[in-house]
Amino acid sequence: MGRGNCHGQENWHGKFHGFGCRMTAGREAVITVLQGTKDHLSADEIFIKARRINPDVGLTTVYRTLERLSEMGEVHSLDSGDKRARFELANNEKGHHHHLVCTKCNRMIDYDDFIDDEVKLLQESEKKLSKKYDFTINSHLIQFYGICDNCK
Amino acid sequence: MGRGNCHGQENWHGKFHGFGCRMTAGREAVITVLQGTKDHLSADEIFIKARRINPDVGLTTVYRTLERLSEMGEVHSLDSGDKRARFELANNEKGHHHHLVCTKCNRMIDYDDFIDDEVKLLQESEKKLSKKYDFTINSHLIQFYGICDNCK
DNA sequence: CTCGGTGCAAAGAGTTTGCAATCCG
DNA sequence: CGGATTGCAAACTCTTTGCACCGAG
Repeated sequence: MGRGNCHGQENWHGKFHGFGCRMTAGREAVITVLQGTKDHLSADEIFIKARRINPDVGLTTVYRTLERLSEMGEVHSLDSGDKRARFELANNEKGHHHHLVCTKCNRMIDYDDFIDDEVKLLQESEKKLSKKYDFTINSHLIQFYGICDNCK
Repeated sequence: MGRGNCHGQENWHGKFHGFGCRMTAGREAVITVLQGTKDHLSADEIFIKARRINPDVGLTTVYRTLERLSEMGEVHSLDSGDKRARFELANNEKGHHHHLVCTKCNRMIDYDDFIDDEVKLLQESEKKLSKKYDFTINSHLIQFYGICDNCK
């Protein structure tokens, strides 16, 4: 009995409803795509894949869905260095992780080694910074930039 | 005009030369702007300010200069969440710092509190990650996302 | 039935590129 | 002098918007 399968645990219908939004076929397709990949897809790539699930989905809907999900904190938008945004589910089966970003080919590599220490330290910083700057922190990002093995 | 006197220490002429590039009036204006601000400026904002120093500078030159400087590792390009890139000198008088990014107004706040511990930890991660992923790390980024005091 | 959601086409905005003229070294 | 650099305008690409129709609840 695998855990974390989409339709079981994740009540997307309810999540959307909580934000005064409705669940639709287009949104479901986008979410299914995000759940089914371990890559960091662009809006366009999500669109292509979503269309294979539901040919009626339009690119506009993909953009609008991703924006909603970002506002809801369910999706993170990432900057890989090429000029288009890339997206990943905030709570995916990959678990919490950070990124290595190649400045040559813009590839993003996930890593979750050693991040326990990183996260622990960040939580302390978070607490202090929140207070000092009167800033409500919702999430964090750690990325290392350099040249990946392929590009050397 | 005394060229090359970009604040004594920094030998930009030499830096460019090391990359097979030349020092020009346009590039000097861009660098002077970057050195003279503590904000995270967009290409367009840099262009406006650079034009006040040298009215002959074009937006294209600003973009091309920023790209060269990025390649040279002298400038970092930042993603503030609005769709344009923002830039800061890699080695500026602000010293090493990280960012708080407001997801509502896209303001970026620098902080350098507590970062000694952060940097120390990152250097360890860096070493291990470099080896494990055969990835040459040149720089890192830490950002906290949330809501700033103005936006609450 | 009521709004929120959708697709399409067109607009918008930031960034890049082609090219002839210009400037650095 | 020779190749790097520049400004301008046009081209490009990603993203957003206006609008009439559709559909979830």
